[in-house]
Amino acid sequence: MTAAKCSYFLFFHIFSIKCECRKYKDLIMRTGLSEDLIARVLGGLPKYTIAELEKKFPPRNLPDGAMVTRFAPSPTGFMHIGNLYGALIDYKLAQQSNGVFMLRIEDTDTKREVAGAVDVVKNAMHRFGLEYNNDEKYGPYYQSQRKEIYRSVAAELLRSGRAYPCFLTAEDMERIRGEQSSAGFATGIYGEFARDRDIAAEDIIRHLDNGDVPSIRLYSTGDPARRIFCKDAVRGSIGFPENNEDLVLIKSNDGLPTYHFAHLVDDHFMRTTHVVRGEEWLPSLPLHYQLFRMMGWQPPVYIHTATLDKIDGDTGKQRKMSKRKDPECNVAFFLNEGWPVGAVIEYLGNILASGYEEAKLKGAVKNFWEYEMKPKKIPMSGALFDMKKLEWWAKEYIGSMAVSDLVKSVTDWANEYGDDKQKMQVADQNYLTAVLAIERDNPKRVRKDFITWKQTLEIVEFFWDDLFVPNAEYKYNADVLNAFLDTFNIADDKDTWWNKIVEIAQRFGVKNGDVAMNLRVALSGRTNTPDLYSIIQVMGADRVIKRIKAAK
RNA sequence: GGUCCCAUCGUCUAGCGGUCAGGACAUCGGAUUCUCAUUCCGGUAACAUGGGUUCGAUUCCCAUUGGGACUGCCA
Repeated sequence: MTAAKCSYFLFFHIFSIKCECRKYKDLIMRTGLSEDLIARVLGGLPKYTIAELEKKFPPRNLPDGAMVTRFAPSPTGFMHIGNLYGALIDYKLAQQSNGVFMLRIEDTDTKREVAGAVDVVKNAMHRFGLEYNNDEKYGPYYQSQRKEIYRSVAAELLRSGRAYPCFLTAEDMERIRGEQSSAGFATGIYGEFARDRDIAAEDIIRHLDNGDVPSIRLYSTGDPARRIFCKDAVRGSIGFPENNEDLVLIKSNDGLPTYHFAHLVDDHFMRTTHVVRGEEWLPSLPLHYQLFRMMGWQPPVYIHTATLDKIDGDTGKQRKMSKRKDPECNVAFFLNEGWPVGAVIEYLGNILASGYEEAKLKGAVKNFWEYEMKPKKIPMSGALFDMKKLEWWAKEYIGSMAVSDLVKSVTDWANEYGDDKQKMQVADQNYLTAVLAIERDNPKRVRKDFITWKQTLEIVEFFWDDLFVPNAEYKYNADVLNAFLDTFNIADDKDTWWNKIVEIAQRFGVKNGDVAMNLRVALSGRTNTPDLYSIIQVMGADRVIKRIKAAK
């Protein structure tokens, strides 16, 4: 406003420019509150001075280049795949730089609290191998337990006139918003709309005596006519108009900080070096810079990640993955369906570090944990979450597993998430091992039809008599089946066995493949299966004979 | 409405003034002593548009278009 006025008077009153500017300068800070008033406004005495906090949470003693990152979810009871994506970046950055990765619970929204929500987060992180290291020296890590810290910083702002108590009610603000939008102004509490911006001590006391509880607002000295340049590690410098909104720092309803204030205080005193967050935070970057500058603190390096999208089935358009519409955006979905967590990590790693795929294909690294990602290479445009490519990573991942590990993974999944049928399949570990070992002896030619633990058990169901579904459609050649039974010997080696097939084919004037197909369908009920000889060996003579007899 | 971000094959991307625009997934063919799957070989397929800057733009700048985010005492 001031700058606009300045230019308005430019031609005529050089003098008034000076006046305006002085007036502006006078507005830079309001009069600070007395200690008594601060205690009343904040509902208690501040416990620490800034200097004490600096001492309590000193800069970390870490090697050069070590990154301190944090995953800071709000406990909604739902972990989005996008959260996992961000947490993976946090974890990886800390891990590869010998830094520290923290988990901080942003539970400042008391209205949205969900029981057991933190366990959902912790469990997911543990499952996906994102172990955090919450050094208690820098705690507590629940924002709801950091009230004293926020209050102490808020007190300092109140003392120096950089913040003020605001007694605007919800109705007041609704009215203001209405007036602003009908008048075509930007909505929000700023400038002349910030009624209590320059509230006098006696008015504060009057409100307090009346039982009114204030929120604490920033006394913004930003001028939208000026620009502030902020840095994002991948996007570079971004210019914004300065913020002039008197944002809420401490909420009146519960005395807890808003995200903005908590971010300032926590990431400073936890000594976070790199803040990784979704790009929805980009618009508040100038505010955060303003906050850090006001305190004289060094802002962290910011990395704003793009969203994980999908194509909407109805509209055909690309959009962010939605909690409501897309079950596959819930991390729990991958666990329930038995996706190999390692494969999900590989896939996400492939998205967030495009060089990884090539490095892995070249054999330079074994898995994502070994790959050194570059923060600057994190993609800034939204990526479509591609289930097909995830499947490919999963097939590759399972294909490279030792049979014993595969059996264990499938068994663990079935016992935790499976139904009775699936639990039965994993009961006999020897049989399961034999089934899953088929066509896995040659590392270069491993079958790659296993994608998830669940689907793995499904495609081998026919090995269990209780789950075997005979094929009623197929027209068997009874002569062929009889001939097979006549010469069948489970002890035959593969060549001997095959020679018998060829002999039968010649005898009945059919193709080798026809004989094989008759056996395949009789044994499995399916027309597509792995190697027949292996199936017969795993099933055993009794079961083979029984099924063939039943088929013809 | 205002502010900001983004834009290379269908998808994820490499590229950082001069390349036949490379790779991966998907897809389509062919080969691989029984189907399927593997494996191998090969093919189709992209710089959103218009202006500049330059000897020369996918690359730099500006518009346009398209997509997205924010504009809460939610994060």
